Amino acid sequence: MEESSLSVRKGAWTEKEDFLLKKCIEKYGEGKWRKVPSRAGLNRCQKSCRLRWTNYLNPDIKRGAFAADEVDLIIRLHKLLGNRWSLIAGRLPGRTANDVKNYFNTHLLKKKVTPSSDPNPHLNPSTPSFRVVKPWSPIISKNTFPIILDEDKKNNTTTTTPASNNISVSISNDNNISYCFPDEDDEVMLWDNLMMNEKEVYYQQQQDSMNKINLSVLGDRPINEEMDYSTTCKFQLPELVEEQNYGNLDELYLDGEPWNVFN
DNA sequence: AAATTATACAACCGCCGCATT
DNA sequence: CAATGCGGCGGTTGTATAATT
Repeated sequence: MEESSLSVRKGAWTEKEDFLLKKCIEKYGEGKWRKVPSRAGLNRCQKSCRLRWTNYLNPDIKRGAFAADEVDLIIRLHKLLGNRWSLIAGRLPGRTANDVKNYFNTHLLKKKVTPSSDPNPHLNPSTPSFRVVKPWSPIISKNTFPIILDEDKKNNTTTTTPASNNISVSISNDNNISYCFPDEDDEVMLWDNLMMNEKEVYYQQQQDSMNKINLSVLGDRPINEEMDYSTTCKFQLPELVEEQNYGNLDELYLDGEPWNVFN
């Protein structure tokens, strides 16, 4: 009835409400949120109950201030992933997406923050360069992950090659290779590994081409122990915005999505 | 000490994708 | 197919508390 929906409580939760919700979930388990308000005897909507549990009452949630390494990880992951809070929180045990988002917005957003370690130990300073951070690169040249390719299948257009890291690789007619991950966790793992092991990922301007840039991976091998970590691979950008001078690149769009660019 | 402003974060809102009917 | 419901997500707001004037 309309009347009951109008009288549903909003705002801060009381201790008694918390107690009722906790008891209900202890008894019936998580899920079936539609039934929770009546089961728990709460005059709250199901969404409010779910949020209260997932963001606050769940005993798995870690309380207290963020540790320095957690903050560092947030900064790094945010550089790679943008505002994908749930993905970032997924790499921080016990922290919720809401916590991470709140922390970032209140502590890190307006301040100029950088990860603690020094990036760029090997970059040739004479080469015009910029950093592009994006969690996804749809097309990679065939030199990118040579070790995981099956030579026999190179001519196929939809070859899927197993890799120790669960990446699916497919080769198109023009010998470009695209890869994808079965789920986002693996995608994050890759960028996480790149980030942790390489400190930073650098995309350097390739002088002889307007729409290709080189990616130099520095440091340890990111994902596949057998691959040559010093491989330089070409990213073919299907769509590059009007900026001609890579050295002053302010914006870069790929598949309609902006990349974060750090000059 | 009171008033004002800033900060932190819990909670809400609207949107989206997916599953089910 | 479309309609509906649910859960998840990110943006934003509301409010209690802390800091400042």
